[in-house]
Amino acid sequence: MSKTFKPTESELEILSILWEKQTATVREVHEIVQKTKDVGYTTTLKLMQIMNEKGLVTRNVMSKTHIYTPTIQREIAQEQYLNKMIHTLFGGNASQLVLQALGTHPTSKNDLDQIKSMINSLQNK
Amino acid sequence: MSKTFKPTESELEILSILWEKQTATVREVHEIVQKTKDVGYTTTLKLMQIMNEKGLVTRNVMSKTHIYTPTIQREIAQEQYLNKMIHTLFGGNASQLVLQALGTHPTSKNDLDQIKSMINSLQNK
DNA sequence: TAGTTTATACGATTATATTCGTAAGCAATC
DNA sequence: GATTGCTTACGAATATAATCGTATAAACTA
Repeated sequence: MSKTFKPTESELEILSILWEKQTATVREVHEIVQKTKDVGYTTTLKLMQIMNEKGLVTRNVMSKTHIYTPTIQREIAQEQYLNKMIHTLFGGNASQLVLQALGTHPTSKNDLDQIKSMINSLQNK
Repeated sequence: MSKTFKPTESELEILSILWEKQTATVREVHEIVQKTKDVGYTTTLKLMQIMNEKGLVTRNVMSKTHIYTPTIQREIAQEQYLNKMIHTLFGGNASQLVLQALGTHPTSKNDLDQIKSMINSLQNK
């Protein structure tokens, strides 16, 4: 029974950086955060310490500079937010979301083919 | 220049109810909210009053019982959250989100056809 | 019309999240 | 070995969100 994973806005932002980089120091995370938000280094540090307490990340404390790793799979978060979004924003209609996503986000020919073949296999069962 | 629309969790929940019903009283909203959250009536009332101050909703005050209407188009919210989600959760890859949505949410044959034809028209340009 | 129900208004409390200042340690450098 | 820079720890202040209690008025009801 995993209790529902519910990071705050700032925490999610940090998680997304960690998912991207796999692993990172506070400094590395902060450097990226700073590009979009104007906050001090210790703010990012504190957030990551709290995330550690909450179990959202783990950290390797061997060296003076700690190295953080996300504990939650990105896929879990994806599914959870996707469900929620389909429910509250698209009235439960997933295809509406799909159409909107395809319509507003340029997608490569290959990716489109892949989606098409997924649809085909869904239809053949 | 519409300043970015950023409702809180609870506000978004209420908005989703209003989008569904088009228009509703506090009582009606509260009845639905109550199914998933255990909060008092005045809490819902207060939230909706705040939403009114923020301009997230308008209300008709003609009768004693006020009637609320959302001011933001659901579509605007959809796009905004979709963008954000693709960015932070799917690393900018929209097709990944599409695959996931199709994979975990049952979609009617008709809807699938519609998506396929959208893909085709995207590929033919 | 007196009492009951159902509304809104709104202040106050509580909970949660964010932000930062300051202290303290360690390591490189001068 | 003093100074400088970078690190973590952590308390405290601030901001924001959520919740509720109480007052007040309108409308319904016996």
